[in-house]
Amino acid sequence: MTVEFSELGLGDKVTEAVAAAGYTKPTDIQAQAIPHVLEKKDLIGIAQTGTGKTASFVLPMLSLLEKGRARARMPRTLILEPTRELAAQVHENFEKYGKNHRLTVALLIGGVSFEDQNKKLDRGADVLIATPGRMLDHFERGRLLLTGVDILVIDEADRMLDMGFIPDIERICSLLPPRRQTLFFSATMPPEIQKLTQRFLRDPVKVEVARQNSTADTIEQVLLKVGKTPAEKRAALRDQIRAAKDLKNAIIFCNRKRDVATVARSLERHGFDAGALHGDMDQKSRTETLDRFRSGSLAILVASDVAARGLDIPAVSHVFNFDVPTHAEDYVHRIGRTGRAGRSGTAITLIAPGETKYVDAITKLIQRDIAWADAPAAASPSAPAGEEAPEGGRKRGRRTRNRDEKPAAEKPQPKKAAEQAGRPHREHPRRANNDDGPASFKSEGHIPAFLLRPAGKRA
DNA sequence: AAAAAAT
Repeated sequence: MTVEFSELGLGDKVTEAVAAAGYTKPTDIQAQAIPHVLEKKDLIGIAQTGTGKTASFVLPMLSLLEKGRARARMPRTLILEPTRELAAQVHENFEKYGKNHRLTVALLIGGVSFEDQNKKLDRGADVLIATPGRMLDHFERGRLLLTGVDILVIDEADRMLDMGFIPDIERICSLLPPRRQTLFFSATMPPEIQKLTQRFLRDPVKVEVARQNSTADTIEQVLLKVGKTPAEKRAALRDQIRAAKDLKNAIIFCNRKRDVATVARSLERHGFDAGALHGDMDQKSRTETLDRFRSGSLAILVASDVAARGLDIPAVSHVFNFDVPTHAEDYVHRIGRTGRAGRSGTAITLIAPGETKYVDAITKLIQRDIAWADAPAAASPSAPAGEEAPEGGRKRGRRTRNRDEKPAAEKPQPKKAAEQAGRPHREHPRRANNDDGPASFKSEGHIPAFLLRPAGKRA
């Protein structure tokens, strides 16, 4: 099938913007979905991000908006996204492909001030891109008139369901004109989702592209047995990062927000250029960290599953699962952040004792085995590194240190440790610049310079 | 079991 964008029936302005962005051939989902959307059909799209799903609704929506008539202060289209970052990403797509249009696009997400959003709404926005909570908030404040919306997009529906957004979605649907076009996207189609499509859509066309549960062949996947304690896992993680081949940048996924923060701080203290991303952080830091990672100025992103789905970060060379995802599908989403656009990628998953049942579920889902790796020499599972010495070291005794394990990193803290003695027990006693910091990683092995924290940022 | 999202 050699379809070109120019053959899909999109308007000239859109086609030109697509060409300017450097694309000539639509992806599978785009080629299949765009003609139906242009015919104003309701659509069920079964696809994940990374398949070009976003453009498959953004491009034809732009064309339809172009043909329709602007209505004073009445949005004509509404796109609902489960996370703020995804909403922001769709917003960027609208700006990119809509650069030849004169459309006002309002991004309505939480965590940021109402002021700018209100201004946009007052000027009259043609397109709303929103997370459900903030959108309803605006509505309840009487700032939104939804009776002019004739295209609704529900994106990542399965995730919306997971997140308990369905009541909000139902509420929003009840505020929209019943005669409208609805585009419904989901990566999976469990029965609950199917029921929703019957409620929200009229005579929909179904378009499906290859499920990516068959994880991309371009991703090398590896499992690694690690110790049970967080300290042991962090030590193993550092070893893996140091030993990784061709590591350009990495996302490290943790199951809990708490651990995201801990792992990021721990890596930073060991001299790595790492930043955290999870939903309890203020939106400014979230945006800032993600931007830095996207632009390449931050090498390592430690994240919760907020970053697992849909986020488009073009060139991630490595994904580390600090925790095994307990939902097998999340594994697919997480490692799908690497090996994109035909690039190669590596996904390394740490498996603690008792977690092999999750591995079984994953291999069953992706229908392939994942190789077990040998720990690199430095990763002796029973020897926690210096950072954790005050806690782990005492309990298990120094003798657990074996082989050529570097004593430097485990050396009792000469003075600071004594100062810590009176403090309440904390996992991370604050340490400024002792030999647990930048000095110690030299003895533990080489870290490429770009993975290190820029000099100005060191403590 | 946890994460995400309105405050």
